[in-house]
Amino acid sequence: MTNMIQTAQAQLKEILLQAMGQLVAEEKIPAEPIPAFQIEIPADKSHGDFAANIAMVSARTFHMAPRKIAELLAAHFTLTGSYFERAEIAGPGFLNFFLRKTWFSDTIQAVLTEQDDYGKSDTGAGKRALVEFVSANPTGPMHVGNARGAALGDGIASLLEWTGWHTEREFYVNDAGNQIEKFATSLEVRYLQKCGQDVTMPEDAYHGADITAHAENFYLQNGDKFQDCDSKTRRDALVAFALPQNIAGLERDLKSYRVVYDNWYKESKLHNDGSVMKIVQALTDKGYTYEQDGAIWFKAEQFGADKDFVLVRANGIPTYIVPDIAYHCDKLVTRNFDKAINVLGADHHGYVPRLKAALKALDVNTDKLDVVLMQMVILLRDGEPIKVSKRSGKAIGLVSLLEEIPLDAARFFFNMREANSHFEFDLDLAVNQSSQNPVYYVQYAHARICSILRTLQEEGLYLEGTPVKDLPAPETPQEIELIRHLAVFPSEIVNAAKNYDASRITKYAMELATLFHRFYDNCSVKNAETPELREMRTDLCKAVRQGLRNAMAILKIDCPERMEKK
RNA sequence: GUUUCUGUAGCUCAGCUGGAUAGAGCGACCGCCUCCUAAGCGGUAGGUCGGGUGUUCGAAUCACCUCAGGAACGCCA
Repeated sequence: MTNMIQTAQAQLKEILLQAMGQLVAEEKIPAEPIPAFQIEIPADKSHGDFAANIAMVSARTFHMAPRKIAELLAAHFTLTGSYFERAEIAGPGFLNFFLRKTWFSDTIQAVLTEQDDYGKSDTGAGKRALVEFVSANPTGPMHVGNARGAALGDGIASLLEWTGWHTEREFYVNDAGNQIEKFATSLEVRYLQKCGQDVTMPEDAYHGADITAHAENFYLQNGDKFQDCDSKTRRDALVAFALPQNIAGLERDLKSYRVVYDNWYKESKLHNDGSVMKIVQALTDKGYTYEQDGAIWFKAEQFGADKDFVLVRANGIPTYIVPDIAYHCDKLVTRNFDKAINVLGADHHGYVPRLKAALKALDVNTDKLDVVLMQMVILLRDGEPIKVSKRSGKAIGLVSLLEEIPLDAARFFFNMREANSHFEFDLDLAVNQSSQNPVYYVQYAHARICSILRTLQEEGLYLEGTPVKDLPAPETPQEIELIRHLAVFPSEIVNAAKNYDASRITKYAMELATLFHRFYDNCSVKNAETPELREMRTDLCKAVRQGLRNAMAILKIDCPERMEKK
């Protein structure tokens, strides 16, 4: 749980506030509340390790030039006993602070001490989160959008775990409603065709080869036994045959993608136990519904939605959103999660306010529901977009995608951009130039470190478990930069979790790899000038290896110890 | 029309909870393996941060307007 950045920042804040207090006591500045200020890490290294903008934000309050305040402060604080050796006043009034070398040594040791836990924090301790993602229709195979959703949702769940949340992953199975009827129709048509009947597939039914395969297997098992029975019996039998296989298929495919769910929550449960109709009843009891054209409408506009919508159709069947409302009541009230996160395609953006409106009407705290909208994936082949459609049956699915590109690359790629951005996935690039894929770059850094450590061991220059001695402090710019970045890791995770954005982790890993490769090129471990220096660098290598591993562990991406030379 | 996402180097994108001189990869060009993995590193070239107004010590970042592109707006899910 060590965060060396926070430790340093806390020290600085204390130092600055104390100096401010002293200035007030000496009546050099008016006794006004000190405005909130920031201690940040400057982009330019010549501006120190940390920069405080306290003088600038205080200028107005104290009616004094920022640089004047900075000078007063600089004359009044003491850095003795802190991680800082000196400070400078710069630019419009920044106070720039420079770290002592001990901070860098301590950072390496912090990583080595915490190992697989380095980067974890407890900001979510004691709280429970539910991450629902993918929730693909069980009527057919998953598409590429589901592949992105799976990588993003799984990453978000990991981030929450790393920040202390008790986290569950959930897949909401749409095993009821209209699309199941359509599924039944499609199966029925293919089955009857198999029996030799001349029936045509409706335009809006499922035309995929998977439907035909199900019908054929069903026929192999049952022959034309169901040809002459009533339609309902036939359809029920077909669905009972095919649906469980599909659901098992989803589970299997996602597992092969390293996504394992805690719960597979079935929509049918909500219909069967009456939850769905209870929602309609509850909204009606509160006077939030009305009847029009034979349908029951919900007064959604009253609760901030763009327009009212239908809850129960004129034919008596509820629309899809009613079980969704029931489902979210179950998440937030019955199961009482502190946070429910949904990863949804951006095509659902209009649906979110409606769902929230209904939840509000039912007095459910919608602040506990966060929706991560994911923009569509555009697959490119030969520079041309491939149409992604659930119904065409021609789309590239999650499974075929993984046949084309390595698993690690897929998980990494889909987490390279934040959910909110449109994502162009160039298949040719991912397949043909896979050696340029950023995931290899990161993995290569890890393999290189492993190789260094192997070599040291073979030559007897490094022994596991060597006691920590007084090692020389890091000196070279490459060492310093590398450690600085290592130190940022815990904060990076906290930020990523707060923003539900695992792309920060892939970016972090790429940067760490870059800094390591630079270090590698400039600072030899094996041929270090002294044994002590060699040992310090060995520790640094181990710390970086740990950082890479932990970052990749969040995304469930492998870190091979060896990579083939190319 | 309404809602929403996006617009930064030739291409793909970082940077966006306001900070100091706007970055990376790819592509182009020039270099670096007698040395721990060259799937690596260094360098050169490349920019009115779509445009405008405002907020303030300070704006790629925030607000409003505007232009361009994607998406959603069903008694489908």
